[in-house]
Amino acid sequence: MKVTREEAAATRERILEEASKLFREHGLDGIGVADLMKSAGLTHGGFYSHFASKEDLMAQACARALQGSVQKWKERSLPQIVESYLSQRHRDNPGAGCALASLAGDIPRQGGAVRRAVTEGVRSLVEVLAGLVPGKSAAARRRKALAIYSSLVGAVVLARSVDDPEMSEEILRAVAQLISRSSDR
Amino acid sequence: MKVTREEAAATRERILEEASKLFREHGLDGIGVADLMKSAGLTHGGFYSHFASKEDLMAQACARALQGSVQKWKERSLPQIVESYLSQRHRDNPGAGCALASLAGDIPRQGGAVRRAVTEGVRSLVEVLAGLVPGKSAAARRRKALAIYSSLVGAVVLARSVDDPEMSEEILRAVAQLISRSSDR
DNA sequence: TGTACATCAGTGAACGCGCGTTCACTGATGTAC
DNA sequence: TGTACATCAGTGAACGCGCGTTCACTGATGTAC
Repeated sequence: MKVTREEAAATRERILEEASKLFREHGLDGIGVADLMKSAGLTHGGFYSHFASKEDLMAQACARALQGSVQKWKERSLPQIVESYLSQRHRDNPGAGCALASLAGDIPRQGGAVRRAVTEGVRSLVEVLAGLVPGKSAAARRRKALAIYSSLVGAVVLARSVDDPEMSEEILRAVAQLISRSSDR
Repeated sequence: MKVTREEAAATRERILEEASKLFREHGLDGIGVADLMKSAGLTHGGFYSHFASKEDLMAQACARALQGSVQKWKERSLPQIVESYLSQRHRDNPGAGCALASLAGDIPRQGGAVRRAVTEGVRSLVEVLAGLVPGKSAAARRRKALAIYSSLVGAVVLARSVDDPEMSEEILRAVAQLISRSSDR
């Protein structure tokens, strides 16, 4: 049964949105095309009317997730970004969080399309951060932005890997302190 | 055909050693039991004479990989650790490197045994680091160690995710600078 | 505006493939006498 | 020390399962007249 063009476009959006959430929750290889489509209220066969392959969807979903982060960051100050990034809420909800922190392990092993999308996303995120960080020169601000973003990603990755809730919190707090110290000078 | 006890023990070691390398290279789900056994010069059927399941091997291989890092770090100074961790050599050879940096994405989604092994490994690594970092109190040194380790992991994760070699290097250098600045005071 | 036909989003069965695990078997090792 | 038997590391076929992808089909939508 055919649907209107608007419905088809909305379906595509729904798949992309679900994928961007579910990939972050379960990993790029942790969720299949059939489950993805089911989450969007469809059967798996129709997937290829919207995307060329699972890898195509991966790349687009990564781009989408990172664009979401960029948008959020553009409306916030550095301390607000750091606080929410290092929050327990972010740690415990990878599906709504930073794609780098949740897909960290998968991305380096992925093909060109995914890598390219991620690289562009990181570039944008770092640019936004560099605009918020104090520093004498543009180069110094960019360096700081890169270092801060690395620390943020590492902190959440570690906090999610560790079994002990106390140590997990300790990691988030330690990095928050390192960043607040290093950014005000 | 049965083999001597020493040979069997050596085989087990060989599987574990190969697994610890190959898991880091391909991810926990990126390499199968059959390929793992083939790398150790065996057929897949014999796997279960040595390990209860693939998950059992995962946990033991993670523990093994992290113990290797602990040993290395014990013989080095903080600047040496930071330099080698943030080197292109480390970035380009995940199989011989830090398990956290390469398995970051997989670990949070793994079962209890793997999580427990990783938590113990991180605990040991942080303890070693805390002994090398300058700081007034033990608590301050531990905080610094946690923050530094997070930055290191994040930097390598990002540097491996990004497609652009220039940006990848930039990330490693920016974090090296952040750490050297923050640790000497 | 009304009719006939082409289009194509979505369905659900089927495909080939690789995976973790099981199993009957082999034959040298280790043990009991 | 020599012999008979149990053990068990390692082999390779087979299993059930889930995956990404393909395909014939459906039927409402969009288009040409």
